[in-house]
Amino acid sequence: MATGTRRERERAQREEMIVRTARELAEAEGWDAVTTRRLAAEIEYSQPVLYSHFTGKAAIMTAVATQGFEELAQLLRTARSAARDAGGVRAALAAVARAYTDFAQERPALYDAMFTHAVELRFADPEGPDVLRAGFGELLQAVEPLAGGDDPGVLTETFWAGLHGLATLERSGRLPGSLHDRRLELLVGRFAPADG
Amino acid sequence: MATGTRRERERAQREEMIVRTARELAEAEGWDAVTTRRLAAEIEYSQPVLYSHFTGKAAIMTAVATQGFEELAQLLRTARSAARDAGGVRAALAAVARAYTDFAQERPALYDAMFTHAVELRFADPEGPDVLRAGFGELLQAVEPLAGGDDPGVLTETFWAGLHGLATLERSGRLPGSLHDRRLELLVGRFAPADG
DNA sequence: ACAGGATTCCTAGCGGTGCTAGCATGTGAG
DNA sequence: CTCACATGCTAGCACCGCTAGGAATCCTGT
Repeated sequence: MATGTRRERERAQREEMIVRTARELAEAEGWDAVTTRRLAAEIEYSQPVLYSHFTGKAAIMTAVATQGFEELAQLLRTARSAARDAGGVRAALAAVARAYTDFAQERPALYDAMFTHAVELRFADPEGPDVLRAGFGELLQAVEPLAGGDDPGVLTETFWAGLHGLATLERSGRLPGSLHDRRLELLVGRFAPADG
Repeated sequence: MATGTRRERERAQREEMIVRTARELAEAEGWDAVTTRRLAAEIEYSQPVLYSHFTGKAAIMTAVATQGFEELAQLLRTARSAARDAGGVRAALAAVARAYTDFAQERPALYDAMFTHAVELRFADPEGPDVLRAGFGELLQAVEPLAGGDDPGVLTETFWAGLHGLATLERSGRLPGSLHDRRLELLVGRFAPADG
C-alpha cells in the first residue's frame, strides 16, 4: 500500500513532465515540432507511455491549454484589480484588454492550444470545467459596468471576439503588429466611451 | 504551335480542376480530408501531377483561398451598395458585417484557407495582390463615414478583428451560435452609434 | 515517313506522422 | 519462492507530403 502511493506519485510526476515538456517544446518550436516521438524522447520514455497517460496527442494539447486558461485568468484578475484601484472602469477594461493581447503575443503556442486547436474542451457548457469560465468571468466583470442597457454577457462575448480577432490576425501577419496599441485603444474606446 | 495552345489550355483546365476539387473536398469534409493522394485520385491523375502545377499542398490551399478573397469581396460590395441605397451609413455597416459573418459560417473551409491556413499570402504588403485588399477596401468604405476623428484604416482593422473573432469563436464552438445576431448587432452598434 | 529528343506522367519509394499489438521485464502478494 | 499482474519496450500499421527515375507519348527536323 505504501509503495502503491509512491508509484501513483511517480506516475503523476511523469504525467506532469509530459505536459510541461509538450508546452516547452511548443513554445520553443511551435506545435508542429511536438510529435509523439520527439516528446517521448524528451521525457526519456517510449512512445506508448504517452498513451497510458493520455488518449492521444490532442489530449496532451488539451492539458497544456488548460494550464493556459488558468494562467490567463490569473493575469486578467491581476490586471483588473490593479487598474480598478488606480483608475476607473475604463482603465480596468483597458488593463484586461492589454493583458489579454499581451498573453496572446507572448505565449503564442499556449494561445493556439487554447483557441485554435483542442476543440474537445466544451466552452458554452455550464457544466464545463470552471477554468474555462474564470477568464471569461474576469472579462465580464470589466465589461459589466459599461453595459448600459445591453446584456453584459453577450456584450462581453463581443468584446472578447474583438480581442481574439486582434490577437489572431496580428499573430498570423494579417495585420501589422506595429499598430497594435492604436487598435487596442480604439477597441477599448468603442466599449468604454468616455471617463477615466 | 496550334497544338501547343491546345496543350496549354488543357493544362490550365486541369489546374482549375485541381483547385475546384480541393475546394469541394474541403467544403464537404474539411481540409484534413484533402490529402494529395485523395486529390490525385479525384482528378484521376497520379500524385506527382499535382506538383507540376503547384509547389505543394500549401500552394493549392492558397489558390483556393484566393478564390475565397474574390468571392468575399464581391459579397461585401453587393451588400454595401444595396444597403447604402436603402439605408444610411449604419445600415451599410450592418450589411457588410452580416455578409462577412454569413460568408464565414456558410463556407467555413474557404474561410479557414483564407484566415487560419495559407500564411504565404502577404497581407500588409502594399505590393501584395489586389484581391487581398479588395475585401478590406469594402470594409473601409463602410467604416470610413463613421470614423470621426479616428484613423479610418486602423479603425477598419479593429472592426474587422471583431468580425473575425466572432466568426472563428462561433465556428469552433467557443461561443454558441444562437446568439450570433445579438453579438453582431452589439458590435455594429459600438462602431455606428446612432442614426439609421 | 521516320528517327531522335523533349515532354508528360506513372510506379515506387523516402522519411515522417499518430497510434497500437504483442512480448519481455520487473514488481508485489500469497 | 512462485506466480500473476502491471509496466514499458520493440516493432509495426496505415497514413501523410513529397520526389527520384524510368516508361510512354508527343512534337520536331530531316
